[in-house]
Amino acid sequence: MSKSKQPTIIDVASEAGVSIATVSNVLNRRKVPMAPETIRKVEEAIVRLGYRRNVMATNLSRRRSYELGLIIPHFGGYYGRFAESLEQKVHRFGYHLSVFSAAGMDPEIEQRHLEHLLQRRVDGLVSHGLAMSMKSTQQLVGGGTPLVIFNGWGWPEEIVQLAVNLDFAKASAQAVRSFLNNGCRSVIYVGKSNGMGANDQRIQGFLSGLGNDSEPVVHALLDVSELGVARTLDEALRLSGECRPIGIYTFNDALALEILALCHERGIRVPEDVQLIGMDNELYSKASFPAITSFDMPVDLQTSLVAAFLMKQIGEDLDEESTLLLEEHLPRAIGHELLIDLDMIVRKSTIA
Amino acid sequence: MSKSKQPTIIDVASEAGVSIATVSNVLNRRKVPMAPETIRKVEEAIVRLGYRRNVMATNLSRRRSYELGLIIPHFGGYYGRFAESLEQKVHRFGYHLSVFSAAGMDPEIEQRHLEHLLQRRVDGLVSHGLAMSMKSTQQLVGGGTPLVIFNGWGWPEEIVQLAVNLDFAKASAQAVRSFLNNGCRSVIYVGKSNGMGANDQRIQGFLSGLGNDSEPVVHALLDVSELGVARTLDEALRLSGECRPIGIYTFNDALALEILALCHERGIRVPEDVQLIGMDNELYSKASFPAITSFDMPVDLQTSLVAAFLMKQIGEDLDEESTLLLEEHLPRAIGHELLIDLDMIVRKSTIA
DNA sequence: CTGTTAGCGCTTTCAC
DNA sequence: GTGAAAGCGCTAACAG
Repeated sequence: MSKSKQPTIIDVASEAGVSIATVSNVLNRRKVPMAPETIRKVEEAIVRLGYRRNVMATNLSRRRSYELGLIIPHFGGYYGRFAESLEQKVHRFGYHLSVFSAAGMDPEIEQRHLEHLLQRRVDGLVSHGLAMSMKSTQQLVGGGTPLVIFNGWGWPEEIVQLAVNLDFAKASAQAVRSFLNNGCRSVIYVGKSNGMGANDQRIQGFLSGLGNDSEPVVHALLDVSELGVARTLDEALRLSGECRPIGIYTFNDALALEILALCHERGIRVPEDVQLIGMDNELYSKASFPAITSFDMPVDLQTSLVAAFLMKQIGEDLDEESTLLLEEHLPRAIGHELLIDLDMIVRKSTIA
Repeated sequence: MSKSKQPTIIDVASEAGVSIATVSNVLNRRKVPMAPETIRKVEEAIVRLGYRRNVMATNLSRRRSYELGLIIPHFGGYYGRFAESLEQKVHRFGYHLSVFSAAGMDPEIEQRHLEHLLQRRVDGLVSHGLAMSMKSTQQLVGGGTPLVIFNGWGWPEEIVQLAVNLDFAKASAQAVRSFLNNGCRSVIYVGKSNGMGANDQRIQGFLSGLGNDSEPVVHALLDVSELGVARTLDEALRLSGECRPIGIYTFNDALALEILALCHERGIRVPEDVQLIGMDNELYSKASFPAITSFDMPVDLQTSLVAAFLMKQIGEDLDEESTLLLEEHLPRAIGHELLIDLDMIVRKSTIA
């Protein structure tokens, strides 16, 4: 590679007839006073040579990277939106965000990415509730790189500085109650056992929504990762017997949509026979037929909180907006876990 | 930050009682022969200290980063799948892939990411057909960083080493012919003017599919970015008059789905009154009702080609599989543009 | 087999 | 205002 041809600060210096220190000065526009003439000369030399600063050298010298890392299970749907939103947020603070996908919840890949980011000496890390063992704690704790997670429960404070979580439990309880109010005589949760903490939260909420007084209604927890979607629906139907309508609450909209497709195939009417509630409020849940009731994810609030908190940890000055945001939410945290409410978007899959 | 506490190779050396060169040697497992005892001592020191190599220093010294950069318009759907697939592919060659989203086709953000990646001295770059001006060419050409794009047309070879494109034109022609075969008396293309080259390709194919002999069939090109989806459908209906069924071919599945939803709302029957063909073969096009006919994107083939080509450019040894792949496809390239076929997946939105 | 040393490209005192 | 020089953490000859 003609890589070696990349001009350096030395080339610029000699081209401009100044010292490299001076070049560095104009590059970093420090408070150092400089002759406008000098500045001009340097700037001209820079364009003439097509000089481009070498970030590795810069960071090495500064002992700071102005880089943040994000690890998500995949790029689609909610996670993709999260990444995009966070990228913009941290950009306002002058940071870059490198995004890596952990290929579904693969702990190994997760770890590989984390390690790499750490080796790159990013200034901060954010990740979904990790699938890997908490033992990897050591690595993180070792280098004081701040780590904040989103939608992860039960992580010790020594590892994770903050967890910005969505209140799936509350939402799930609301979903169940909504089914009951709509006259459902059977309610089923269709979860994904590989959904980690997010699945547990839903289950917990689902159960609490049924009430302590063990309502006289058919109910069950199914696991689609185990049964597959077709057999899951079979099972839901079987368990419900004659009890109609059946309320099916799914781990996410993608799942709800698949079940909806199956219902169409088998002539099961939605919402007359089966009512459906999903999670994520994906574009297609609005555009499906019938449209699917779902919960909207406040991605923007979540990323704002993550960004603000991380910036503060890193020692960046916060603008007023971020400061207020933190002041409003942080006190409500349980330990270091923040809980954010979800809004239910009622659509045709639950109302006649 | 306790950042400064991060142990360095020097700490490891003294902890192990050897020189830093030795540490570096065991770290990089070079062909250099070493006493097993020495290796053990060093490795122990490494874990004891929780040493983590500083990639910036390493890269600076090696003048090589083993990093690749990918820029996509957003993380969702096809692009997200592309990113995930490419990440895995290059990983096999020992490379990391940093993914950045250009926030929809924003040329400014695109440029910012590109510049950043270049400053980070990545070994190679891949991007969707860029939205930014070709003038930015200078920057890229300057540092001999190889750039390959996917789904970008008309980029000069001086800028782009290779373009791995999907044959949207051919697919579009096929879509049209399929409509005609199914008895459509009106065929409409609903495109997105901000779809760049990909949209142009579709238009071109759409027109050629109609045949040179200007078939006696109603046809039109509509632009949803301009009209919005509701008015686009109105327009399609108006233009078609009594000619049924109408074949509507959309830029992508997301758009097809929205139109489908509108049809349901207005009692327009699919496929009796309107037939629909999308593009991307998203999960939801299979699970929608009726399921939407679409074109499947051979993401895996595309990323394999991109990865193989890039590795070759960088001077990495290719495994046999990659070599064969390149030998099979490269000769078919038109200039430096490769064209890959799409498969039409026929579903209920086009057949009764 | 192991250690010395000269960089990699840039930042940052601290004199001049 | 500007420049000389000492690192930042690591690699890669080259001696020994």
